[in-house]
Amino acid sequence: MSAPHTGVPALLNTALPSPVPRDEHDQCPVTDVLRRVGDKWTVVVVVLLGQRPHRFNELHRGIEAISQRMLTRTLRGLEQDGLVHREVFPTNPPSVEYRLTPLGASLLEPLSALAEWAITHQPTIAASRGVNIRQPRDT
Amino acid sequence: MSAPHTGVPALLNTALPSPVPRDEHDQCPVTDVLRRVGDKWTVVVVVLLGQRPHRFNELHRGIEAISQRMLTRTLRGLEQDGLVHREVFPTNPPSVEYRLTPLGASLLEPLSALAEWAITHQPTIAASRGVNIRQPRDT
DNA sequence: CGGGATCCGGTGTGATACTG
DNA sequence: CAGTATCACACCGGATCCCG
Repeated sequence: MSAPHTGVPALLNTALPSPVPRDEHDQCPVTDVLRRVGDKWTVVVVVLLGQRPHRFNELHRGIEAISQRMLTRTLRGLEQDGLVHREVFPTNPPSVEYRLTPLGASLLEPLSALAEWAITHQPTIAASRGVNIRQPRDT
Repeated sequence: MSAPHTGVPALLNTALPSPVPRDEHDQCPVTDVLRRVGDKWTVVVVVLLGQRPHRFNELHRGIEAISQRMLTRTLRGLEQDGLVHREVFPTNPPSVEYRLTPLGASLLEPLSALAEWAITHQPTIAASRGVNIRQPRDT
């Protein structure tokens, strides 16, 4: 059923408070999740933790490009939302293990749907960006 | 159900350059899409356009909370990526119609998967936030 | 080892005013 | 109607230093 705007999931319409929330802040859960997932490192961390539990520096080494600060912040955010579980082991050198909660693991499914879309259409998008350059905005 | 993530992460693992890109900028298509979709208004606009084509002020009225600037920027971004088609009608008062391209419409499907997840688990997340508010120091 | 604190720049977002 | 221009500001993300 690949119709333009026929197969549009009614769910999304349901999610949208028809006359979109006028309030300053939006409480739309969809937007909320999207903005969390839309940050720079959350998805990477979630996927890595989806493979298996990791320790802090293990994640840090696995994602060389991330700073300790951002790794910490990302993990804190995920922990706060109940997507990641943090367990501290009182070993000699302190060690902390992070793992996905069932909730966190369940996020991988819808995430993979979007990932598949992204991977599939990325070339098209990239090409479109090259063509549709409107006004070479100077600065 | 005991969270059987059947064959889910496989795709995401494929998407992830195993030892995550060390380069300053990431060209991971997944992250790229996520960051676009993660902005504040893109999803709302896409969903509205998924219902039917809209004109500029029609969208503006439909999303009272958005500023003209942000609406324009959002539409430009979507247009640039080939997700939205912009058509200008040389009527007496100028009118412009925006509609999803087939590519844009196809995004609604994976998006709805994530939306469903968000809506389903939003209460859990909210509750988790209320509990895990802050753990400055776990005793 | 696993962070926290601080500074700092880029950008996303918003309010307002102006224009074809 | 459909934008553009400008200013301002919060917040994200990075670098660095420091601590238990």
